[in-house]
Amino acid sequence: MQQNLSHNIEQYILSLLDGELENFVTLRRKDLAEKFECVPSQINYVLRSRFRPEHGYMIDSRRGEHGYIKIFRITYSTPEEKAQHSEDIIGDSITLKESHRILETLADRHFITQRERLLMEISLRHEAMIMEDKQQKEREEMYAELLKRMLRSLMLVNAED
Amino acid sequence: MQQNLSHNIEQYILSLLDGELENFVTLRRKDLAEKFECVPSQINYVLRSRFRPEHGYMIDSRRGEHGYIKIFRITYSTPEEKAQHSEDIIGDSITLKESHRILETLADRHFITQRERLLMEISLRHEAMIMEDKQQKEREEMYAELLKRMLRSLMLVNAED
DNA sequence: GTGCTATTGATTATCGTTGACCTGAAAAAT
DNA sequence: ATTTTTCAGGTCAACGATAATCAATAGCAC
Repeated sequence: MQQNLSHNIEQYILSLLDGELENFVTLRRKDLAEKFECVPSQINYVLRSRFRPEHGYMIDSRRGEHGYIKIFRITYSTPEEKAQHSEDIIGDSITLKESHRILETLADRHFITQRERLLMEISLRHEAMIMEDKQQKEREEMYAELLKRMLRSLMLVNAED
Repeated sequence: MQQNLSHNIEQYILSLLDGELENFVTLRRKDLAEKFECVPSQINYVLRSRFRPEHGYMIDSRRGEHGYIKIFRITYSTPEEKAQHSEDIIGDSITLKESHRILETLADRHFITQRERLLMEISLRHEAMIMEDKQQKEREEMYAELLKRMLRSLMLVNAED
């Protein structure tokens, strides 16, 4: 099933991650570009479009001689319903109070830690602060978007196929 | 795992520190340079790039006869000190790139988990998105504020929660 | 055709390494 | 006691090897 180049590179990186005992893989941009016979910046495109924090991955890299790119898979495999459930509850718009209740529930059920709950509460409050001049409707849409991004990244199952 | 020279020197210094009962190690630049068959200024590069306060280390040195380089591992006697150290490093303004580096270091030192790092990256990026019409200076002040708030709360909260 | 996604290459930024030159402290010479 | 010498470590700029960014273009689904 030959798709496009970016997709193939994505699949290759995922297969490397699956083959590792660790939850990260280290590679060299130049080598990967050679393997797929493409320009090196193609690799950056794949990382940017498919391995961002919002997707549950973190990237570290170094330039220069012995440079590297290290890709961490953070997300654990969690039953998809859990993630979907959160998405449904949050919807397109949410108040700070509702966010608070959702996070409290998730922490109580140990889907997230208290520290993770704290981080999400703080970032929501901070966002509230910098958007205080905006309309309430717009703010609540932003809260929903931020909360979903964070919860998705922690709970979403990685799509393997 | 043979990496580059700087990495090897870093690992060697870390192993010396681990072998010490004290939180510091004393060495001579010239000897270390001879051991690794490199120019002495290479040692300065390693110290500058890997043993600064933002990495959790401090340096004291003396020139002339009986010269030495003393490397301290920074320790914290209270959670408040730890939080303060993060705030000092972040300052009043910070770029997304610098934030990324700080979070990378904190994760490497196991002060935060990868999941916590992921959440902080996402909220910083989300804030960047919301504020993309603002001046860079204002944005970077907001990043610093958000990051300090999040790290302060984590440093003061028990890791088991 | 519109709008999103993918590909490419030119340009820019960063890392590690080296060496020439600078600075400071203690010993030696006076 | 002062000056000179010697022996450390410090700073900085240049270079080669990577990786990152960005804008232009192409491809593709609707």
